[in-house]
Amino acid sequence: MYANEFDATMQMIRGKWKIRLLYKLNANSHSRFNTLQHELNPITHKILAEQMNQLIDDGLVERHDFHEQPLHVEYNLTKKGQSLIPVVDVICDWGLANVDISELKETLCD
Amino acid sequence: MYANEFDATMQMIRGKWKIRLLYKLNANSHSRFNTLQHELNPITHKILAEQMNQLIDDGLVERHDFHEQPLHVEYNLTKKGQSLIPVVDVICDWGLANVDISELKETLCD
DNA sequence: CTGTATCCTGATAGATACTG
DNA sequence: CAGTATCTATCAGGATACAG
Repeated sequence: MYANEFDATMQMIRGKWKIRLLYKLNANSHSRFNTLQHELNPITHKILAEQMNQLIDDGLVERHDFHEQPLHVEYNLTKKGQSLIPVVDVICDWGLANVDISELKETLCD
Repeated sequence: MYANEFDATMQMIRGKWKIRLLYKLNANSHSRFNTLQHELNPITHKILAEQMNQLIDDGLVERHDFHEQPLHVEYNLTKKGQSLIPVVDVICDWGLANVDISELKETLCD
């Protein structure tokens, strides 16, 4: 149960690494766990799994297990997850327009 | 120093009551402290002051002290604060379109 | 009426170790 | 390669009291 529609959306994107995760998954489909962990350095193994599970629970990401040895699992955005990207873009655009770049460690949207 | 432009924007709107505050201030200019506290029931006195100060520090809200007795202070959105409203609307719209209404205690946008 | 200070609690994230 | 479990650190939110 969420307080309202804004809160519901915020819950899904709030995590410290979730937006970078969503952008990575949007840019590269069929992403794998280890690849993502290296790309999102210095994210912790446990935190990546945790935030990924939340994205899956929220229906933004789907997990595909190939049942191979060695283990092979891929992650992709769902339609719902894809529909969230433009929303995130709007937030980023406002940030770029209203925050001093020197206050940012890095930029997400180029 | 923010991690990136998304994080910078999120920091400004993340607070539990900030969006309701922004919407109230957008709907009613010249809002006063006690009025807002009653409208945002059951927000705590301290929390309202805290979140309001953050909005002021971030340049989204301006404080106008009339230097009267009894005390008279009014709050308004700045231009920057007004420019954030459409961004918040986008987030709410996505929420309304993608979250089951029965999962929401209330809706912000009617 | 409009604030600030203290103390407490729950959620989030990180370090680290363990599992199939 | 892809996870889970435990423990700890930090911080946002809230209850309450005090102040100009």
